[in-house]
Amino acid sequence: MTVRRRKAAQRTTLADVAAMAGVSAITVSRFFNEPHRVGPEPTERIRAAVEALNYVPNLAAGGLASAHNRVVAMVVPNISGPIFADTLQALSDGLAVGGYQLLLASSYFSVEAEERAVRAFLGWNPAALVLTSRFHSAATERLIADATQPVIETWDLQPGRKPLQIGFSHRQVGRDAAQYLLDKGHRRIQFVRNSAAGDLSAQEREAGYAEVMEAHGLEPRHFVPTAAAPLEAGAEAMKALAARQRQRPEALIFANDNLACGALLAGQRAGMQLPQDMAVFGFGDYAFADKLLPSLSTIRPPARQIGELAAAQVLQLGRGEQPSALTELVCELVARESA
Amino acid sequence: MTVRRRKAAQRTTLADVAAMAGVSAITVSRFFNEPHRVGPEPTERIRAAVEALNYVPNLAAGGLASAHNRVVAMVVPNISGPIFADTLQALSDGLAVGGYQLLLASSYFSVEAEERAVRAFLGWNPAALVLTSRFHSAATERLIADATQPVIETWDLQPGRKPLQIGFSHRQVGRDAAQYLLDKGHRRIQFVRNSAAGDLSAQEREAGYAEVMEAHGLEPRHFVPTAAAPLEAGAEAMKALAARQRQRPEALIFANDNLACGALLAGQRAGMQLPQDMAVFGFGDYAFADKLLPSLSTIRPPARQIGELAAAQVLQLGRGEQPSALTELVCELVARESA
DNA sequence: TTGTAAGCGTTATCAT
DNA sequence: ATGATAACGCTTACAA
Repeated sequence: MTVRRRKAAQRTTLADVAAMAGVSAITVSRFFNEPHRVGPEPTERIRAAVEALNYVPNLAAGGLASAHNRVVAMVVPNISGPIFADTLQALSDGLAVGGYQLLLASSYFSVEAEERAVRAFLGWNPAALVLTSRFHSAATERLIADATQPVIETWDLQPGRKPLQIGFSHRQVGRDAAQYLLDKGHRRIQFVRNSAAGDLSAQEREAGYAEVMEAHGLEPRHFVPTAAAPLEAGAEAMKALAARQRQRPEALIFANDNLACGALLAGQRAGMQLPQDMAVFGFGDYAFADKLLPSLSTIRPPARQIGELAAAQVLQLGRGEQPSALTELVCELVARESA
Repeated sequence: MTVRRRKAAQRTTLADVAAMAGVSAITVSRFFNEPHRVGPEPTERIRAAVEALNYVPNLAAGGLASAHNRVVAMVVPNISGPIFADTLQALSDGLAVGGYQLLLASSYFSVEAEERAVRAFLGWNPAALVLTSRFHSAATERLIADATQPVIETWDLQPGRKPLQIGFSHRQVGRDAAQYLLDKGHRRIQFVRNSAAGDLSAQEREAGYAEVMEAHGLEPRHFVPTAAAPLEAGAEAMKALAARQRQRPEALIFANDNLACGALLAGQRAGMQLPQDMAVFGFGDYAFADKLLPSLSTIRPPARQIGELAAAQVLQLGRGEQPSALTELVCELVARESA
């Protein structure tokens, strides 16, 4: 009888270890997954064989057999931005504790890119799928609804849907920023948008700002930078708005701290007196925010906390527990020198 | 005959699609992997079935069967730092083109953490394993040597070893920085270390600096900050060294731009005249470097390029081509106002 | 162009 | 405590 083999047996497998240790494959499997169910002598022989063969278990095979993969997939708008990086780092670290790996993709604020990533990720049958924001394509919604894997939406809240929610209200952030500046006596307050068009959470913050402005009988206005790089975009907004003859704003709320920092640095370089010439308010509390001159007033989102809680929920799910459906976190307004 | 099933059939499989389309499973498999080998009518029926069932192929199963997983695993010191984030972003984007996903872990400059990550990653049988730097534990070296997967080392160079290399010489970076400051007429030049102790590449840069200093008959000196956060650490170094009565340095080379930016901002806030009171030189060319006052002189590593080239090499390997073993890239010295 | 059978490396199930 | 066997969902090898 000819045994058909697909390829030269190269990778060392459970069977190789078992043969060397003089036990069956399943015993080696138990050695890894339920060590207490293996007696002391076989344990020692298996340990030696694993060591000698430098055996690495094939996790894809294990996951296929057990329908339980120790991977978590996350889609973020971008990897290199400071905000999501903190969430990612915290998530990755939290997952590492439970032996989970992180599969990552970036959407660049595009729901189509997100959809492609979600589709590919579901193919890996991850222990959980973590998304950023609650804005998805219709097809993504369908994938999520049909998915057998738990889905965690972060950085936003939308109660009553299937995914677990860990986030906060962006609209409230916008309201808080506007109210803070109004309380400081400003009236001509303008919102500077992110040049990344698909940032729908930033639009929510703008909506919150607009809501408060209108409640005070003031007209909400926004500026849209053309520069793609956030520091440049912030500088562009600062220069354009400070130079305005009519309707010159007294205070600016930026879609995020990168923009606000760009504005601050551009203002400083142009010799502006800040915040007298222009009050500047951000969102994110990036690392530089409290170091700049003037230091940046901003709202700090619970970026790390989101990652930590998401990791904790994945571990809970792994233990068969059911995490709470809605985790509402709060942002902190940090009043500094710039506004 | 009783068919034993392990779990309630939940996930829709290739077989479900095949049944609905009235073809065999292998034909559906070909529909995805070799569409040209499937006739037009079956193709249409399969397309409809996939759509109706919202079918998502199980990539773990496919990878197990074909021994070819479309995942690339990368270990970086940290995800949230600006440098590696650029490499990661570029790698992730480049891989997405070829339909590859990115598995990620961070080592925090610890070779033990790196080893754990490498071990777990090899279990996923990735198309390639991408590492940062050439410093590994002995066990990691052994895992790499035995691995059937291609390994790509980035951000450094060490010819003659098994892994493909995409990087540059950190020692040369240190030499260039020192030579630049010497050419500017400085003599008391000091190196400020990263507070992350395991950053061996930074130590290489320091060695290059020391080499040039000694060649000029000058004594290399270093400062070790205690603060963990890089901006704070840089500020700490600036304050401590500027206040020194004896041996006060004229110029500082920082292990990276975060430290240098922290120093610049602290100096500015303290009312120092920069670069007259202290010349500052960095490494990394982070986004803020050219925006600060004074703008930061630094050396720009090819961070994005490394990610792009790594992705390109993975795609090459996927096509059965053999990428060049050594890709030496160059850093660019960016002379600005701070030194 | 399409199908059958076997195999990828592991774990669940049942038996001893 | 240990093992035999089937199953996980897919693709390779070969056949028609």
